[in-house]
Amino acid sequence: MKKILDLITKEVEAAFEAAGYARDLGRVTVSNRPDLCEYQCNGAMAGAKRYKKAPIMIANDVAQTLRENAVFSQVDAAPPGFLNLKIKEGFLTAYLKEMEESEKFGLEMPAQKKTIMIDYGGPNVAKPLHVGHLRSAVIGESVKRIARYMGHTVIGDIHMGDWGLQMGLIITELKERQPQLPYFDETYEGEYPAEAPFTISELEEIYPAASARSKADPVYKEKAMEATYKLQSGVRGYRALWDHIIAVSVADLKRNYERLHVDFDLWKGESDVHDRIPGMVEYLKKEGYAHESDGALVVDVKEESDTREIPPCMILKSDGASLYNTTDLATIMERMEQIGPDTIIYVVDKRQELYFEQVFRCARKTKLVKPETALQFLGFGTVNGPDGKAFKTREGGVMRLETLIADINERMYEKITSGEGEKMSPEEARETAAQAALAAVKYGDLSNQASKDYIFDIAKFSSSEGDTGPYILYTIARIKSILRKYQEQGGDLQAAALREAQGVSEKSLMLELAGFQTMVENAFAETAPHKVCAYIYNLSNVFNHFYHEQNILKEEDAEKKAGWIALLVLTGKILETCIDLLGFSAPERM
RNA sequence: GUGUUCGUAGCUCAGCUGGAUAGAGCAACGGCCUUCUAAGCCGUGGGUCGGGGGUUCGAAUCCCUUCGAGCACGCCA
Repeated sequence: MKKILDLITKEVEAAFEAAGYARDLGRVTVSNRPDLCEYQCNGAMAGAKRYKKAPIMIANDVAQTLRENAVFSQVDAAPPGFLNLKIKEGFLTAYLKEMEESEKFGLEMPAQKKTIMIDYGGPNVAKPLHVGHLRSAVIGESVKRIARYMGHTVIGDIHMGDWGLQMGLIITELKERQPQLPYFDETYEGEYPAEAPFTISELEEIYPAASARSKADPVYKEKAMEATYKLQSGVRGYRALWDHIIAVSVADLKRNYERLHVDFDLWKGESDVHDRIPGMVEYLKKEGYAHESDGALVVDVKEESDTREIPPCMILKSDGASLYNTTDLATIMERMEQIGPDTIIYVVDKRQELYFEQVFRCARKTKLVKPETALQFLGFGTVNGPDGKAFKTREGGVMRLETLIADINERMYEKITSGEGEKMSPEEARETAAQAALAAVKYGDLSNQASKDYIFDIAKFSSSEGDTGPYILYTIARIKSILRKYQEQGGDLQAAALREAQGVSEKSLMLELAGFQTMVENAFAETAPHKVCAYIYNLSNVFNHFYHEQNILKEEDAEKKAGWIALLVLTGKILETCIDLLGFSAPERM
């Protein structure tokens, strides 16, 4: 179905035309002066120059025609030339009824269904997840859900960092510590053990230790690079060890992401395209795209319109080894071949913007992608602690994501069990705490614009006051509670029908609900989950205001009561749909 | 140095394809529970939208300039 703004715009455009002006002046927006009107049109001012006429005169002409229109209950022309509009309650109710009956509240599905891939710029294996990883997971998950809701096909690929120098570092460190392992014995020809020679915790300790050593000790670093090379060239023992590292890491990652309600369709990594690299390099050379520069193989990607120096995209290092660029390009190649996406969105740290600009240009120039394939960089900002600096533990170390989530869980659990809220069993309290904690974290992250740095403030996020996840959940729980009681009293939710709004707050709620489709479309078009947050926060506020104005269950007029119940049902459904788009869910009560 | 992002209330942030009196939340202060969940609601105070210039009927929003902060700039990812 059409968006309500489009319907109103159509009426106003017709009025402009009828009054002798151009249709394109009739664009209507939601009012920025709710005290004066519900919708507004600024076209008269834009048309003043065109018609050499005072804007207020144009506005008056249009208002004249518009007053005879069945859609509006009030039309004012206000100086210098605003058209202030209020719509009829009946029109609004009819619109909401249609939304109610339509699939996805009347959201229009795209004429051209797109295939969109999301690259989460994956975590490195053998490294614990920390708050930095939260962003890519949480934002990517929401972007994925929004795009799917819009009717597109979305494929998410975690795209782990499983092939670079870090693997060589781990292997080197293992060799130092346990040189007797068969993996390091080049003469060994038997089967390697099925059991990994380390646990995830050991692995997580080994990597930073190795990384630190390699920075301090050039000889050690040399060994690590050699190990990387050996791994990449397929030395049997090294590959077996690598398999262990991956298996142990992936098991741990899956456990962590599951807890965050984040899932990936593909668990690919840099290693998956290893076999493609020689062919791709050959292609780039043969077609004359790549050339040698300071011993390395590069593709020039600078363009004349550049205002800055764009360094060439490096394909191979001077020692012939591949690097991040190489695997990213090969991955693009593989995706185009196997999936053929219309768009690939990279949800990665914004500091990598220049790097991805190079990769994108290179992919285009070398025709690894079709000209119409969109490569989108969705860079996110840094997560900082309350002091405004990078998020750390009290001791100054890196805060593990697991620990962080557990802390917030505990906080929410205490709130539930100590508060005056609904009494519930310890099991339900745990479950509710987990839902609230997830809402707190995800909403806290997503309500900020992705591209900006933000301050991770546990106290703020887990509070139910203000613009937070728990506040939204509380509002939903409140609605559910009323609906439950209505049914206990013998009311039938199905039979409840929307009625025309009687009061201001009721109408505000209805107007807000009517804006759902516009919001979803914008959030998708701008890959901006924070728009969903802003919408539900506003919707919750409007609802709570309405809630406090009258007692719904005590209403004596049964039809009026049923009308309100129907409004609650719709509000609840839309709120739940929205939080699902954000990647969390609401408890029955809290 | 070059480029880039940003600078909005004490704090954390919206608003930025130009529109009316710049909005929220937190914090501060004051109200509202024998009534559907007070994890709520209502109200008060708080701003030269970093500074300056320009374009425009109209600028937080667009352009220029300046100050300040972050980030990135070929063999890391």
